[in-house]
Amino acid sequence: MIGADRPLRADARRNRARVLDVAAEAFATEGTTVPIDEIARRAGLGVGTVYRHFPTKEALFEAIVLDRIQRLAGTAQAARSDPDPGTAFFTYFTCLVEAGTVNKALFEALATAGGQVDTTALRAASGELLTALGDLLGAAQRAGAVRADVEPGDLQAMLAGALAMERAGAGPPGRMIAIVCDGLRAAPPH
Amino acid sequence: MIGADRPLRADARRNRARVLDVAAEAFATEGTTVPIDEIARRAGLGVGTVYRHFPTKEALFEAIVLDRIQRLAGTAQAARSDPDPGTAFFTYFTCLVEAGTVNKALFEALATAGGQVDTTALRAASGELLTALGDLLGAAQRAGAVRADVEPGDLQAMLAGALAMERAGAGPPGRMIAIVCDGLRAAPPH
Amino acid sequence: MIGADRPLRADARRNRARVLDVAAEAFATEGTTVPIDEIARRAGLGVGTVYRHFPTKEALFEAIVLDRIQRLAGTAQAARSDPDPGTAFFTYFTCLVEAGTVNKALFEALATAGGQVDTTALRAASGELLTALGDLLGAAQRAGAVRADVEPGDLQAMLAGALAMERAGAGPPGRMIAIVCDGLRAAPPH
Amino acid sequence: MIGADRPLRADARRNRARVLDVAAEAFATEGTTVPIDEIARRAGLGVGTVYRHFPTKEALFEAIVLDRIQRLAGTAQAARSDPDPGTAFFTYFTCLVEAGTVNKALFEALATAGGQVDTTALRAASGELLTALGDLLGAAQRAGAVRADVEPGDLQAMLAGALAMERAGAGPPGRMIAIVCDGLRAAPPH
DNA sequence: AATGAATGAGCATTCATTCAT
DNA sequence: CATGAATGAATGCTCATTCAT
Repeated sequence: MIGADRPLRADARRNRARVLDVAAEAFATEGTTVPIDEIARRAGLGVGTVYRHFPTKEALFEAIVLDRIQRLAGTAQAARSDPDPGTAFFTYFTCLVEAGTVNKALFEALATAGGQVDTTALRAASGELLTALGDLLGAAQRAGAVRADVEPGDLQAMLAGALAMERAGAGPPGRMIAIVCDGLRAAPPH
Repeated sequence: MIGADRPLRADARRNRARVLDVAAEAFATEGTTVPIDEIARRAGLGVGTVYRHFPTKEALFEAIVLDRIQRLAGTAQAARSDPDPGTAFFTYFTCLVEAGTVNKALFEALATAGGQVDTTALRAASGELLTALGDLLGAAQRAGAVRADVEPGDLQAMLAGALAMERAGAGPPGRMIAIVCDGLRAAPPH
Repeated sequence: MIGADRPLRADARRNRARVLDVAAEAFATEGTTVPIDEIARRAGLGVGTVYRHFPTKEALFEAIVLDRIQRLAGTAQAARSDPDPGTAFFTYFTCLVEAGTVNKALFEALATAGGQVDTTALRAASGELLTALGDLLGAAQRAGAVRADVEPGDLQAMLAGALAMERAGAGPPGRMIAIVCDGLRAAPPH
Repeated sequence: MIGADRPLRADARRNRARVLDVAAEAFATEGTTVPIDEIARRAGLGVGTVYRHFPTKEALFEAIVLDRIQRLAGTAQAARSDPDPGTAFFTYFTCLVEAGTVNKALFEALATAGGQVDTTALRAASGELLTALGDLLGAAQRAGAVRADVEPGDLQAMLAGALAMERAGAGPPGRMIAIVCDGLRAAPPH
């Protein structure tokens, strides 16, 4: 057996990256209906090349979203280091929303519990991300910075909502998120 | 031009209604990807009949959403009659969100600022609806029931966000909306 | 429920027949690799029309072969009426081979036990045909006109062989079949 | 022109042999639809290497079949040495059929008079083979072991038929061939 | 000489829309 | 008016073949 994932040749890596870029842009802007032929054309490549790198349109989409999600999961570390649990949670929450705002593909993946494309890898990655956010939530709640009646299972919905608001909103980025955050801070009804 | 909207023959009216019903159900459940042929089949009609009433798939979608939105705009009257401006606003807001939650087509139209389908008529109708909501907002703000830094132009985004939350959320209907409402009640930061 | 298979409109029936004709010819001559687009083109129709009548390339092929096989099964009746069991069997056998000779699609279906396309309907039809032939074989054997060591299960192979011979052979039709028939008449080795 | 067939480098010869082996196996088992990429993969080589040795898929197929046919032509010598002309002919005939039975590629080439692939070299080789068989036929006929109305030109068809029978037949190898042979022995009709 | 990345024509199939019956 | 047959552009994907590394 030869090394299963031998590093790609220089030009191949370039092309692969090109496809990812173009596709991310296309999916982000126009949704997943953009034809693969079109993506290939914009990347200046033949269709076959796209399919060499991603065996399926679905696989291409997954690769893009996976990449974004994994980068986001990484930034959870930074947030965790904040001494104030409330700040840590709200910072990370805001960060996730803003990331989703600029990327329609990511948006779809985050917002819809298993949107069009729903693979094991994708579920795993967003699960990881939500777990990290859930941990921050717990700490913030114990510190009294977030109302107690919010559950970790609500987080995806909160994300989806904040994302949708930002996306639909007109003002400066963060304005709508702030309102959601205030809602999370509010004392629960008694 | 012959009388533009001469009253339809009885059977034609019945068919038109049948198409609207079936299509609303189909779009609400499965999104706009359902083929027209399928809608015709479910309605027990030929495709041609569908096209006689709606010249385009887009037009059919628009007609459906327009109808729902107009009905919703009507319910604003009821809300306005509530003596407490705060209750009036939150009741209507919640009502709109819940309507969108059960209807994928409406959701698309409300949530996405000019989603897939964006026509003059549609914009007019949702404008009307948002104006009504905006009026309630103003009254509620003057009564101190809603924070002052929210603008009428934010309402569509708030709706979209609350819709997305409810849709993605697991708990009993209204749970997520409540958090958004609490956010709207919160005192603005100083 | 409206009559499930209401008779087709005149032009539709014409088109359907046209497709069957063209496709039979094409499959017979060039094998099943002929593109559907090409079949449509030769029939002077759009691809969509072909697909309206036959939901799949496979289905089109099946329809053709099924038709031929069913016609052949019908001719078994004629053969059965021959007073001499030997003549009856050899006549029918020859008839089957000759039918297959002129039709590559039929050839494939008869010759290969479940060739490229192998559906229930197809298996049923050729099973029927082989049963009829098997009955004639039994009678012929009891009358001493066919050697005893041939079994009904051999018939498909015999057909396939005779078909291949005729197809590859140069002389007048029937020459090669005669040799196979003589082999079937021959006394088994002792 | 540089020496047309300069001896290949040792590793090149090894690779060429590997491709031939793998392709023969693949074509024999799965027919000619196996992709070249797949053959390269199974041989542990790059596609380019396959194409270096065989400029075309067709050429690869031809090379394989040519090889088998030439080997078979060689075995004619052995058959010729049999003192009884009848035995010699039937032995060789049977031998050819059995060879074709186990090899789908060879089968295609032998059974179909100029099947998918039909080149000069191929025609030459199978011509040689048929000539050898034809000689044995003549001797057998002169010795009265084979009916007189069979012509050398029928041999390919006889081969094709016997092959098809064996391939479609269920029983032990040789059973169907025997019937064809009996047919060849039978006295011609008068 | 070997490799495998790139190419792009080709194919089965779907679906919005038009039009003859 | 209603029907559903016909149309054909569009789409995801495959695979023989070429060519840069």
